[in-house]
Amino acid sequence: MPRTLITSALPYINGIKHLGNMVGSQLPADLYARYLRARGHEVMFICATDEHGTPAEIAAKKAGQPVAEYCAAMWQVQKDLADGFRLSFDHFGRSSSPQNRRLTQHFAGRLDTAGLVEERASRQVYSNADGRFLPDRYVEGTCPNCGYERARGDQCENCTKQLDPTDLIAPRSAISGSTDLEVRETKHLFLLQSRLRDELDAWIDAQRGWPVLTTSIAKKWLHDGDGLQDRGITRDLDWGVPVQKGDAPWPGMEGKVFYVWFDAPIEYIAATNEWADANGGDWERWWRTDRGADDVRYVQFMGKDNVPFHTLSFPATILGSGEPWKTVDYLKSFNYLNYDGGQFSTSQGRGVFMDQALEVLPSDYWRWWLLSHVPESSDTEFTWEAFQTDVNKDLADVLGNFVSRVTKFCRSKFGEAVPAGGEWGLGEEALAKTLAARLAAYERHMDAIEIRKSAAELRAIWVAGNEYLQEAAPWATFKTDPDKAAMQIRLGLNLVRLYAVLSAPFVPDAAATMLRSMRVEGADWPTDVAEALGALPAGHGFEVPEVMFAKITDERRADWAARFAGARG
RNA sequence: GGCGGUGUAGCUCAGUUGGUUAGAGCAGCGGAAUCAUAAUCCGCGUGUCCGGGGUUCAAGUCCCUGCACCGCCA
Repeated sequence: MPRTLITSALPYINGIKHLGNMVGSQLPADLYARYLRARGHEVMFICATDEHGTPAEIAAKKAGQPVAEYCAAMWQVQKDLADGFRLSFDHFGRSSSPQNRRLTQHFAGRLDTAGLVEERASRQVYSNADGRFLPDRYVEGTCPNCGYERARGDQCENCTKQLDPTDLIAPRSAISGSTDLEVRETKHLFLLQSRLRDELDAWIDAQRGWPVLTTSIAKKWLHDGDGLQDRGITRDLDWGVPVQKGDAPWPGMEGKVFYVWFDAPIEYIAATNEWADANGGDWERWWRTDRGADDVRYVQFMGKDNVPFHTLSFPATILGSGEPWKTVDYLKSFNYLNYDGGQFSTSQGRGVFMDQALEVLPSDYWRWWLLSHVPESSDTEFTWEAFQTDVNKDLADVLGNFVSRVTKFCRSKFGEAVPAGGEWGLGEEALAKTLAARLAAYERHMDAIEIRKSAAELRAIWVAGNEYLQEAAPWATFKTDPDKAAMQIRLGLNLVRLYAVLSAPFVPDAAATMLRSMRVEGADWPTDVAEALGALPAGHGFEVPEVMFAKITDERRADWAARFAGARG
């Protein structure tokens, strides 16, 4: 059985993610995971919350909670939303887990042993009032270049000049506003990525068929300017993985933690470990090529902003360890989803957030629209008008109405059981042939993770059913040849079953409704279309389902457009 | 400022290694049908492929350049 490991980029813990975050990682990853499971693959689908770092500490402070408590609560919120969107993770972990702590410390120890870690002294701003070192971007002050009063310590966003926190005039803490700051000397560990450049370069070159977006970003970072830079992997914070060399203490690094970007990707591995601990499975057969993972295909999903970390930093950690860890085989990256002419923005509360989306509509509406418009090759625009017309057309009119017209016609003419009589003619053979060709194309696109094309093909499969019905016209046939009408509608009911199976990766709830109404459990992916269209035999009972997709009215659309136009309320 | 991306029908987007009359869905117009959530099906697109140069027998597709928009700059 083919085995596929799938990871989605980790959502950060400090709040509820918006649709733009989800569409570039978790949602397409889920689509692929569901599809492969349906095709009989053994799948391990992993996601987790990314919990460490200063933004989490600040969010917790704002919420008036200890950071560990805040993260635990937010993890539950994100877990519930993931469930709401039917994201079928095998495990949704936490980067603050003991498993991740152990593995992060392990990797750091291995990297040190390999001579890839170096201690360097640096001068950083310390806030007495906050009792902590301040990351560069959390120091604010007046820009020495343009006089802008709210310049950040890493850069002035007014004149875009790159800054050092010590350049700022009248610096203050962005956390507390305190001006009681001083510069202190502190020591940090650096990962000597520059020494791994050739190895990483060769590794990237060895990858076949990766999207241009992915490799071009990686190559740029490897070769531009001074090339790949060494990277600080520790911070002076309380919240994080304590710096240790494996199980042993790290002299001189007491009280420091690893940088969030060092431990976050390791959580992919650790989350699988969490899964094993919770379910009694073996996680190493997914991750260690010396322990059974050599036949695993590993696919990652992420937004384009995450690509450098997954093509360079994380591989540097893994390759540098000198141990036989599984590296990514295919990296699917996405562009951005824009919202009504601008960006989705977490900080400004602009756009639709996961909780709000589920408040107004069932998850299938969102899954279908977002996946069929996923920003694969360029940024994509979300507008309420497009969302309304697309969803009404595709889900309500094409798919939902198909189920409705078939089941209701049958109920009124033959009763609520698959009718007997009649035999296939040319029209039915032609339909089977068309569907077989479309199914092959659908599978080809899904295998290649070409999501928009897959969605278009699935839609064409739905349309083929309506075309057939229009041509066969059982309502007319019924008057002259009831047996033939019975055969036609028997085929229609079987199409409903087939559509449920094929549509499940995109719209799992609707698929479940369709199967339930056809009184079918656990239908297999079709290998032969003609055969699949005879799966429901004459006499098999069914029910007419409730309207599967209510249409979005102009009033509701206008209401939502207004509600989500400004800041999150 | 540097780097990267994008610019194709009213809208959202496809257009493999350059190759016949540039495509899809939606919207729009016309028609058929009436089983169905007034839902379906059929037919209809001469669009300076952002502008300007260039390479080539041949460019939306490669090169140079200009413009516009977007993003990133650890």
